[in-house]
Amino acid sequence: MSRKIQRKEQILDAALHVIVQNGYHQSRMDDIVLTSGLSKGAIYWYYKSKKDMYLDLVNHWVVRYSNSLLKLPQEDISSGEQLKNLFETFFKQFEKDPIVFKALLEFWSLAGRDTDFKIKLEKVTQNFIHYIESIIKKGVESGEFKQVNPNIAAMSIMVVIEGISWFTLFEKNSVSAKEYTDTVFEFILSGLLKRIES
Amino acid sequence: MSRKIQRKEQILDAALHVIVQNGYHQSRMDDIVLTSGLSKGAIYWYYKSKKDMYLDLVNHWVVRYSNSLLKLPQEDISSGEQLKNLFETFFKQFEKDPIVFKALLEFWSLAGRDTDFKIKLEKVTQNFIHYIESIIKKGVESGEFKQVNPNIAAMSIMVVIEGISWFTLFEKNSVSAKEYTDTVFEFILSGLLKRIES
DNA sequence: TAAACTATACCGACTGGTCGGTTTATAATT
DNA sequence: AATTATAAACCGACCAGTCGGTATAGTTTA
Repeated sequence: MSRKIQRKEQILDAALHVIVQNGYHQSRMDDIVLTSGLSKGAIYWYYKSKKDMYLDLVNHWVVRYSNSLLKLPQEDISSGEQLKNLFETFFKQFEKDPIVFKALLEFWSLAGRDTDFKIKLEKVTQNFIHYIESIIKKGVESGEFKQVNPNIAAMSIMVVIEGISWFTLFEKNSVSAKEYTDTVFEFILSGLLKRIES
Repeated sequence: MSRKIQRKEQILDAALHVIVQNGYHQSRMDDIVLTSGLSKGAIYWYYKSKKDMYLDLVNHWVVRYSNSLLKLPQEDISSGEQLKNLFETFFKQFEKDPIVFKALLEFWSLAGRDTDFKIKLEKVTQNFIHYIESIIKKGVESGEFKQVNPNIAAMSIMVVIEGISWFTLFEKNSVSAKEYTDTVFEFILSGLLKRIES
């Protein structure tokens, strides 16, 4: 890993923690300086502005998610199983790094008001939906799933998965993200699978 | 309506529009001044701080929602129908005032970092979940629904309904909030209803 | 020796909240 | 009915502090 990439990683790691703690506008560049252990000069050496830095933070995680999704098995298993894997991948990510979901919530909120963030997130969304869509299409073609509209179903599933983000806020004694993920997955599966006639 | 209530309404109406456009921290009290047509002094006469004002904005909408939910018919119709009504109520609210959902997204994002907003929203959430829970419990008792855990199911449904918020961001040509609402409702219903044996 | 930094000082645009003062509605007094 | 008194409602210039970004001068690293 080149020094440049390593440094950027160092900065973005700090940025992730800072934005989760303070939100985008409330996060000061001086916080990044403190958290990253670098100097202000160094940060402005790599990024021309605060916004530039945070936009790259979105990129950074998109690449990671894309990679982990591409690693999932696509053949040999049923579409239902593939969907299950998808849900589990995100739940595991949540368990390992809930902080990323918290940041996502902030970015979505930002996207409503800032075109640059909106465009960045739209790109992510599109890729993600296409991925889910391909699973559903296969399921429909193979006769495993009902004749649903793949695009609408994919979008709905995406929104439901994004819903995991809420669980960064709820208290411990409440419903867990695991229970949520399992429950909504079962709902979705029962809605997609053809009813087995007895 | 007393002058006091009327004035507060005037201020909160401005606050809603301003927070949706700029977000909490980026909204300036001077924006509220401009939008409401009142003076800064007047606003600080009714609210002791910016935060105090926005916390009351949450309250304001909670009361409205609670009232519209209480108006829904509770007897004579099946639990499935009641659930359908719930989804439709929120979808209609979205159509009429998508702005409120946009604000909600901002408040959730805030709640992750600000205890006061978190507490306010937790209260809303709890009330809402209890409401859904009561519908599900009835459905389970009457034998209409499967033996699901009402609390977990209710929480899941709530998160799915909150998901409507995302559609304040997506472009027109994409999937609509209506398609989303219908789709996820069908998923949920098929997951809740006992399978009819033929 | 050029690139990649650190440390420090600084600029200027911006904003929450304050405060002295004015207007308005209502009540009390004559 | 006219005058006076009082408190609530309201105005907006202003202050104190904040923060993104710049500048500069010196130091380390490859």
